Amino acid sequence: MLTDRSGILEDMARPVPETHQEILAAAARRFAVTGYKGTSLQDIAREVGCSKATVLYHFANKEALLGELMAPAIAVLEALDARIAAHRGGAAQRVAAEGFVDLAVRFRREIALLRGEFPDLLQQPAFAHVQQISERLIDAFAGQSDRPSARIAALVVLAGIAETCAEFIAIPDEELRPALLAVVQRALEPAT
Amino acid sequence: MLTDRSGILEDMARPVPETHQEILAAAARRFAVTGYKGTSLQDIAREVGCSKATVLYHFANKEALLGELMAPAIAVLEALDARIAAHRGGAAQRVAAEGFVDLAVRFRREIALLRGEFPDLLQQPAFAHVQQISERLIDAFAGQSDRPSARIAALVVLAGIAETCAEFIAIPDEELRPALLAVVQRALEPAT
DNA sequence: AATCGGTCTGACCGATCGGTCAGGTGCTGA
DNA sequence: TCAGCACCTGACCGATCGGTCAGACCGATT
Repeated sequence: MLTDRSGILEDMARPVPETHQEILAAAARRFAVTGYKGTSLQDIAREVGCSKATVLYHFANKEALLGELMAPAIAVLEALDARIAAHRGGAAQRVAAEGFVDLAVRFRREIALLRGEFPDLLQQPAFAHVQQISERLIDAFAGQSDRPSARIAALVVLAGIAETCAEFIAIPDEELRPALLAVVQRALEPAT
Repeated sequence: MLTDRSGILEDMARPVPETHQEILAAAARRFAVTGYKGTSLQDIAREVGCSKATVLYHFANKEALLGELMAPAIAVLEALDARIAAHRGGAAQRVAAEGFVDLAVRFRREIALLRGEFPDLLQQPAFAHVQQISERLIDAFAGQSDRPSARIAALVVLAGIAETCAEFIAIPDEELRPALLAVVQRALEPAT
C-alpha cells in the first residue's frame, strides 16, 4: 500500500522525516546538559523550533525518545556482553576492559545523559537487562572473583570510566582511550 | 542558624526541637533513594508524619534542607583541602588519597544523595567552593601533573571511589576502606 | 474539484512541584 | 487569667510537568 511518494528516493534512505532526526539530536543535546528528568519536552521543542505537540507526534512519549536515543549504545553493550560470555574462563577480563573502554569513549554523549539517573532509568522496561549486563561486566572486571576487594576495584574502575567519559566530552578519542586503558590495567588486580 | 530563643537552655541539650532532626533524618533517607530533585517535600513530610508546611516551617526551603544535611561532610572536605595544600610539593598525593577515601567511606550516605545531581547542585551558592576543592583534589591525585593521562586517571579514581561508596552502603567500613586504598595506590601513577 | 493522509499546532487537561499564609493549638511566664 | 510564643496545619498559589485532542495546513492521488 505504500506509495513511495517521490520516485527519486529508490535508495530507501529516507523512511523517517527529518524533523524526527532533528528532535532526536536536540534531545541528545539537552539531555547531556540538564539530564533526562531535568529536561522538559518544552525545552526540546524550543531547541528544535517546533511545538511540544510536534515532539509528541513523532515520539509516543518522553521515555520512547530516550529509548530511541540509547538504542545504538545498548546494542553495542549487548554485543560486548556476548563477547565476554564467549571468553568466560579465558581472557574475559581483558575483553571486558578493552570493550568497555571502547564503548564508553564512543558513546560518551549517551553516558553523559544517563549521569546520575542511571538507578532510576534502569527500572524502565527499555533498560531491563542493562542492569544484568552491568553486573556481568563487574564480574568480568573482577576476574570472576567473589572477593569483596576485587568487586570493589571493579566497580571503582567501571564507574570511574563512565563518569570520566561523560566529563571529557571534548577531548579526542585517540587521547582518551589509551589513557583509560592504562589506568584500567593498573587498577585491576591480575585475576587471582 | 537557629535563634536561641531563651537564655535558659544552659544545658544545651535541646537547641533544636526533635521534629527538626526527624525531618533531617527523613530527608537523608529519601534523598539517598530517589535523589534530591526526585524527592518532593511531600515525600519527606509523609515519611516524618507531618505536613509539608511543617517541613517548610523548620527549613526556609528545600535547598536549605540539603545544605544542613551536607554541612558536616563539606566541613571535613574543606579540612582535607587545607591539609592537602599544606603538603603541596611533598606527600600531597598520599594525603589526598587517604583523606578522600576516609571521607568517602564516612559520608557514604551524603555522597549517595548527590549521585548524578552533582553538576546541578554545584551551581548552588551553598556548594560554591566545593567545585574548586574537587578540582584541587584532582590536581593532587594527578600529582600536580598537567599530562592528560594523569588527569584522566585522577578523575577515574575520584569518581570511581565516590560512586562505589554510594553503591556499597551496607558493607562495613573496615572492609571498604582498605580495598579502596589498594585500588587507588594501584591506579595512580607515581608522580612523575 | 474533491479527498486523503502525513505533518504540525494551540488550547487544554490533571497532576505535582516548591512555597505562602492566616489561623489553630497548647505551653509558659507574668 | 491572659498575652505571647513556638509549633503545626489545611487551604491555596502560580508555575511547570507529561500528555491529549480537534482541527489547520498542504502536497499528492483520484
